[in-house]
Amino acid sequence: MAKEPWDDPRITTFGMLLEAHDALLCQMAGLPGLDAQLPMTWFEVLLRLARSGGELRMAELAAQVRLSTSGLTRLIDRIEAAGLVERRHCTEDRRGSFAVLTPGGQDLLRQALPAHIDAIERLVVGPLGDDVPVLEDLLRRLRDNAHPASH
Amino acid sequence: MAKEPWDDPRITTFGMLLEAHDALLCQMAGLPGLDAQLPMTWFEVLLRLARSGGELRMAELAAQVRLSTSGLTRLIDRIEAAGLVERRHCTEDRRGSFAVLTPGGQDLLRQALPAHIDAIERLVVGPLGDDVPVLEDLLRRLRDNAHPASH
DNA sequence: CCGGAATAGTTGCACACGCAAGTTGTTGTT
DNA sequence: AACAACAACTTGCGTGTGCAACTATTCCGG
Repeated sequence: MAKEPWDDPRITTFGMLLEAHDALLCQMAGLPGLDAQLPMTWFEVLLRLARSGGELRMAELAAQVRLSTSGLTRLIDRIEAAGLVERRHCTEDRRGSFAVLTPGGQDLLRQALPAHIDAIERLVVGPLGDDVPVLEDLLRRLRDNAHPASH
Repeated sequence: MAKEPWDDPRITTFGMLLEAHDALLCQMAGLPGLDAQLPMTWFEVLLRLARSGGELRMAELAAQVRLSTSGLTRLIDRIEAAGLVERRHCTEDRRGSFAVLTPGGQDLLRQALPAHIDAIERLVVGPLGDDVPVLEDLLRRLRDNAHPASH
């Protein structure tokens, strides 16, 4: 059986990243109560805002959740319509806006957090155990190496 | 500064997976010659077919590229229109079809492969070095743990 | 201070995808 | 043999996203 170029093991490594990512995401999103009460994308927006003291500039938030600025505009449209965030005009730079976490948004985030943490516990801490920090280190190296010239 | 529930480090670990995945994919897809000559999704379809001897049932291929069967139907529609694959009716089960790699598809895959392998070399082997097998092992454990109850 | 380049965000448009329903073919039960 | 349950795609429809174009504002060089 001839060794064809598409059998290169490096492609398999990369494929594993795609497969693991997708498998985990499907499990997270497919979880009964989890995605239903708060879509993953909404969750991450609320999370990033909470971690930044409740507000963030649109462009900065877009970068953090890895969306184009137009993608974020519409996402915030939807979340704002649900009352979980608000837009506030930036006074020093009248072009810009902040996305601001509302009390309702913060409540919902608090309420949704345990389910997400449980899911992570089951999906990554479970199978990896003490190796979790190793994975985190490897992934961080990948990200830091790739990110510089992105967007 | 109060320790809020959203500062849980496990969420950061999971976030690192999302960030690394996205950063790598953007780099791959954004690469000048790479995505232009052959979109990532097309590339993976052609790759999976080549690795399976040139043909695969639609449902099986859908699972391998992590798409719904309807998603794969349309993807194959497009790739078939470009002449890189063909559909062949399955004779033992006349409901089913095979996606079959055409000579042109195989040629294009062969031609696109070096650029992809170079990209992986630069984006994962570069920053990780000898730790690549460690990453692959960890990701495989994640995938195998998550996959069972999926789709 | 004025005019052109750059920046923050939004909108028009196209597109790829998932879900649910539909079509055709197979399998199992009696 | 007939009919029901099931399976392999495919199609209708809605939705989330990126790219390019647009508007409003700020920055910078002369």
